[in-house]
Amino acid sequence: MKKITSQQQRVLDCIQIYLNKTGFPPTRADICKELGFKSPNSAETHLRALEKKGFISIESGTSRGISIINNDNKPTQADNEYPVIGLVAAGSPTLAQENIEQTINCPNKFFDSDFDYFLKVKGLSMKDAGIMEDDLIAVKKTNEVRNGDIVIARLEDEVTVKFFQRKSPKIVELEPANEDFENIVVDLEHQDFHIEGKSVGLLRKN
Amino acid sequence: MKKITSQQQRVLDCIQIYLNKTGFPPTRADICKELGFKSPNSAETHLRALEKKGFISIESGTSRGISIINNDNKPTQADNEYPVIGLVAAGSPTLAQENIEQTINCPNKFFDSDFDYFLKVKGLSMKDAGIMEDDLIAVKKTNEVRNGDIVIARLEDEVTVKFFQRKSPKIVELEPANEDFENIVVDLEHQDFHIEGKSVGLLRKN
DNA sequence: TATTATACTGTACATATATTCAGTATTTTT
DNA sequence: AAAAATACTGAATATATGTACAGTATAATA
Repeated sequence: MKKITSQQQRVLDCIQIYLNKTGFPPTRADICKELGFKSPNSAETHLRALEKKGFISIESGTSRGISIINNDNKPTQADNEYPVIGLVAAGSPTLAQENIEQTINCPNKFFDSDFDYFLKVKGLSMKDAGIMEDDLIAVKKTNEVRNGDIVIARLEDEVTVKFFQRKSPKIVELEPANEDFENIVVDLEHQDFHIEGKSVGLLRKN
Repeated sequence: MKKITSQQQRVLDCIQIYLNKTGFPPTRADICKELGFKSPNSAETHLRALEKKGFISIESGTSRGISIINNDNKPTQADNEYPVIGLVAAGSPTLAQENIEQTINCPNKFFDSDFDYFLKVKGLSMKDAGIMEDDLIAVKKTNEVRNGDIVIARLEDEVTVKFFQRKSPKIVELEPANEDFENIVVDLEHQDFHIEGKSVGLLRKN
């Protein structure tokens, strides 16, 4: 499979979008309309290029005779139902409380890393990191976190989402992304602290 | 849904088989060839009956404009490959350029509304709305937008993501969510302006 | 440097295709 | 018993569509 150019990719995506929407492939004219070309031959040459490179097949003399060649040796692309867990007070931590609000059907390999559940964010302590109220954070349960990771941490009875920063063998800092909030300094020797997991992605529904 | 006759079922199956085999729907002539009819009108009348009963939809005047209507309340949870489209310069608009990076397998009903593609965000003009660089916005292609919607708009040659605000019949304002950026006032009479679509969700991969 | 690939506009045309009209016949519904 | 739906054949036609041809221009490659 040779490499695709950006314009050819636009055409390929246009075909996919058209298929998703209508259930049948576009004509040359349809592609032109979608992508702003003024000659059907613009679409034609791109289609020929895509065919030559093996991305699509074209049935000669056939209207809308385009089909996208899926080289998916997909390992069944498994979906799963992932629970959504509510988080109370990501800002000034008060009482921790977990409850499953719903489940979301999502491909297992949706994010770059696998994950275990969605966490629904309350508060705006991470707003400068683009994490807003009611956003869903994809959480991978793990202890292995690095400085700068966005972690889901439990301190005493409070669960919170913050940047992780290890300051010394005994001191960890949880840093918000909002100037209205203060860093939380954790003394590992004298406080009950636990890393629940880390964020591997985020989902927002408008 | 009215009941289907055996011949109509044969036609419906023929369409599905043809789709599976070729990737696009059959013509009237194709159906005749498959089922042994000798007049394209045989297929035509069956198609009209199937449409009337709600099994298929037919796009008038469109070649191969047949799509099978899936009334699956079934747990089939169809996935699709959605393209990811790159957006250059969401902030201070300079040169518009689109290029595709990948496709993402995602359930069709992942967000509250259906959508057409993912847009990869460049720049930070919407950061206070929690939209960060390289975030993927789920875009539904539509012209029907309301004040306050996050829209993907093209102004002259520049594509940008902003809040939509109609000020008057002839004036639209595109509002960023970042105090470092200015509102963009659009004169619909003298500027080439087009709503590509609106955001229905967001996806971030850490 | 020459050649090929990419990326278009624009025109033209043969044919692929939807669709209508005119019939015939049987079955189902009202 | 009448009307409507089903199930076809056959012919005709407007148009939807693929596709070739003639250009122009730039970037990539040999």
